[in-house]
Order: sequence, then C-alpha cells, then structure tokens
Amino acid sequence: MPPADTPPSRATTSRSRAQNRQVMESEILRLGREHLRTHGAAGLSLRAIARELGVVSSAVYRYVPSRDELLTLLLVEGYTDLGEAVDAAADAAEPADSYVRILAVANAIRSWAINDPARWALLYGSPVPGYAAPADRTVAPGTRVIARLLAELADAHAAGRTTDRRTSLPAELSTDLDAIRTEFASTLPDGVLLAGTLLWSTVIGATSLEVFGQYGTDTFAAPEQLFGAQVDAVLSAILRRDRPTPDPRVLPDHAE
Amino acid sequence: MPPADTPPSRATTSRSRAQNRQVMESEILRLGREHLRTHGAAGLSLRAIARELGVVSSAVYRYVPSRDELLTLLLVEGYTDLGEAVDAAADAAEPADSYVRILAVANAIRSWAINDPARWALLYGSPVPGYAAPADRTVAPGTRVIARLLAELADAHAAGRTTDRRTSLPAELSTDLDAIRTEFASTLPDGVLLAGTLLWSTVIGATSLEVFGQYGTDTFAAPEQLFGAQVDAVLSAILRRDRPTPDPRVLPDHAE
DNA sequence: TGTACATCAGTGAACGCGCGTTCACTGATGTAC
DNA sequence: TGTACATCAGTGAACGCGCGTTCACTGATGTAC
Repeated sequence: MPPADTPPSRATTSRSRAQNRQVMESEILRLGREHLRTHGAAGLSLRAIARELGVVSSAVYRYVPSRDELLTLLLVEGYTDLGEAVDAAADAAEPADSYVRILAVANAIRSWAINDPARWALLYGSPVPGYAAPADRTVAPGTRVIARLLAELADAHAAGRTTDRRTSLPAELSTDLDAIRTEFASTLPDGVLLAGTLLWSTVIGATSLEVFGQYGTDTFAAPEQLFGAQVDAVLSAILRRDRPTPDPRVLPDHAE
Repeated sequence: MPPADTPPSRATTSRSRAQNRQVMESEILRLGREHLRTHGAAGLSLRAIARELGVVSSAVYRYVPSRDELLTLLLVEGYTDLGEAVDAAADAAEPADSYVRILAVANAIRSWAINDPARWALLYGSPVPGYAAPADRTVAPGTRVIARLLAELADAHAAGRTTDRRTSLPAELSTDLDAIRTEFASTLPDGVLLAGTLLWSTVIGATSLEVFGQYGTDTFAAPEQLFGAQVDAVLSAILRRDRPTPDPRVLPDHAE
C-alpha cells in the first residue's frame, strides 16, 4: 500500500530495521557455514547459532523458519558461490582456447572444494539424512556448473575442436543422453556429450577423493598436479589442440 | 592358563556364552548398518541400537566400548564387504581378458554402492565430523579395492595389453606416483599408473553422483549404461583389446 | 511536529525429546578342585 | 558328582549435556494522520 517514493528523510531510520535484518540474516548464514565446517550438516543447530549470535534460541526464528530451511539456504548459497567461482575462472581464461578454459573450470571446482571442504560435502557428499532439498529451489543453482561445462564443450564443438569419432551407443543410453540435451538445451552429439559426463564424473570423483581425505595425509606432495593430469587425460581424448601450446599436458593451477 | 583340550562335554555349555556373544555382536553390527541407512553416520546411536536390541542402553557397552568404536567396526566391515564383492566379480570374469575383468571390477563397485548407499556414504562420502578413523585398522581394508584395480592393470601390462604411450610427466607428479608404487608394490610405468588413478576417480565420481542422488530421480532410465560407457571410455584409452570382441564398447552390468 | 497505533526483535520459560557414558547391583553361567 | 568361587550379561538410576519448536510477553522502532 505505501508508495515507493517514501521520503528520504525517513529512509535513514527506516533502514535501521531493514538493515539490521540484513545483517542478522547474513550473520546467520556465516555462522551456519562455520557450523557446517565444525559439526557437519547433520549437526547444524539453530540453538548453537543463536548462542554464538548472543541471542536467545527462539530469536533466530524471526529470521529463519526452521533448521531445514537454513540448510536449504546454505545449499543454494553454496551452489551459487561455486557457480560464480567457476564462471569467473572460465571468463578469465583465454577465450579462443577451449582446452584451457575447460581446464580452468575443473581447477576452479577443485580449488573451491579445497578451500571449503564442508560446503563441498554439503553439495556433493553424502545426502543429509532426513533432509530433502526442495527441487524447485536447488535444481537450477545445482546444475549451473555442469551447464557451464557443457556450454564450453559446445563452444569447442562449434569451433571444430572436438574429436568426434562417431561411436554408436546403445539405444537406451542414447535416449538418456537426449534427456540431458533437453535439460541443458544442448545439441552436442552423443560422443561429445558422453565425454562431458565422463569429465564431470572424473572431476567430482578426483575432488571428492582428495577433499574427503581418501588420499591419506601425506601420500601426495602435489595433488593439484595429479588432478590436472587426470583432467588432462580425459580432455585430450575429446579435444583437439590446434594451436601449438608448449607442453600443456599438465598445467598449473588455473583457478581464481 | 587352561589348555586348548577342554573336554568336549563342557564345550556345549561353554559355547552358550561365547555363542551368545557372537550373536549379540553381529546383531549390533546389523542394527548399526540399519541405523546408518536411516540416520546416517552422524546419527549412529548406541542407545537406539540398545532399544532395538530390547536391552537397556548400558548393556551394549558389554560388547562395544564406545560409539566411535562401533563406527570403526562398521567402516572396516564395509571396506571388507566391498573388497570381497570386487574380488568375487574379478575372479569370476574371463581370466585372459583384462578389459572385461576391469569392467567387472568397476561394475561390482557400482552395484555394491547402489545396494547399500549408506555404507557407500560411510566409505567414500563426507567424513563424519568429530570422528577420525584409526589408520592402523582402516587403511589396509580401505585400500583393498584400489589395490585390486592396480593388480589387474599390472596383469594387463604384463600381457602387453596396455597402450603405453610414454608421456613425460612433471617431476613432482612422478615423485608422487613413486609413493603409490611403493605403497602398492607396483612396477607400473607412469602412464599406466596415472590412468589407473584416473579410472579410480571416474568410478568413485560416477558412483557417488548416482548414489548420492545428483542425477535427479528420473533423468536416466539406464544409469548402468552411462556408467559402463564412462568406464569404457577411460579403459579404451589405456587398454588394447587384442582378441576381437563383438562391440564391447558398452557392456551390460557384470556385477554379481 | 506530535500523538496513537502497528509492527517487529528479542526474552524467558516450557514441552518433549534425544544422546554417551559411568556405576553399583543382581543373578545366571562357567570353572577349578 | 558336588561345592566354592570367578566371570560375565544385563539392570536401573543417574550425570550432564544437547536439540527443535512454540508461546505469551516486553519494549523498541517505524508509520499514519
């Protein structure tokens, strides 16, 4: 009912409440992230957050309707952050070189995960028992990274960089790939699309193995090189490298 | 102090206690597995197990010294079960065909994970906050599967089946691969060993993506085909298929 | 500019539930002689 | 074969802690006139 042109004189005081709200909400998210790090998603607790916020436990309900809702907010925020990191890395890479761009995407994913293992666990680790993410709010941000990856592959394909050996896949698999094409508005042929999913599996797997501690604490001195070499191995099977890049077999960390 | 030759007449009664112990211990593990499925590792609770066991909560302490210890038991049991499933699948496959054998290993891993997502999460998902697996008891069973994979690759290499294009890797990575060679008593050259780690990442990644629900509920009609095709794509880059197998590009599920 | 009212933030108590772990204990099972 | 003792399984109470969520409330901030 109140029109948008509220007098600016009042805006100062009026912002006080709205501003406080913003501060509180972002503080809750920040503490939520911190809590995730120390106690995991299953241990995320509104009471604990209230405590650290210096406020009585019921007060947080003014800002967040329930624990599960907070989990959803953190999930969406996580996907968005990761998506932004990936986009930034890709955008910063040499536009004409799909190979380098995709490597940059992969490295950005790994870097993000290593900087924030708890959130990586939330996004790509074991599901939280008893919590079901609301599809209508998490699917879009959750598919952003793979969407970007497929977009980069599409660019490469359009530029004639893909080695499109026509493999004939079983009909069932072809149909499933159609579902992906529809979901991501892609026109990539089976072979390239399959390679895209392979790349995706590899990146997720290699990252999770490292971040979740499967490599032991001192097995690898330079895990980013192992990661790079694995991604490179997959990439070199699908992308032709036209321009002569001097020994790009294993590239240093490109993320951020 | 009592000699091993205890009279068999007493053995019957003597077994009563020992037998009961065995029953209780395996019941606790069984309920633990069930609990894992419904509440996740973070929610594993001795009290809940006692309840389902029809016994007072302190009674389980006669069998299991602590919650963390139970977690360790479940972890070791899980690794062992998976290892046995993988070994069985590999042993059952055509001995002369490394390609098929390794595919069987990969499929066995996926099948095991799909049959028991909660345990897969325990083994390869997010680490349990506040719990540190005791290395001296978990490392050996935990490396059993990758060890078998490397052994199969070694067989393939010995049979001259590997396409060993000599790639020169950066020195640091080479050193890290040496650490793997030492740990698994392997003599595989850099290229093949790197391919082995790539295969490992891919299998773990593809399995986790599927089992942890990242594919959505109805995206894929035949996820085992996608999995098979991905593994096949990695494999075909390292293994030569000597004998003419009719279109083995994508093989049906070989596990169990 | 000033007053009356509505909105909102935060309080404190409560409900009803969960957990791991310890401890002194009873009564049954197993063992040594 | 029978008795005395040791071992063990399970009890029940307790300690001290955690959690999500609701509710009636006070007092401050913001709004309409």
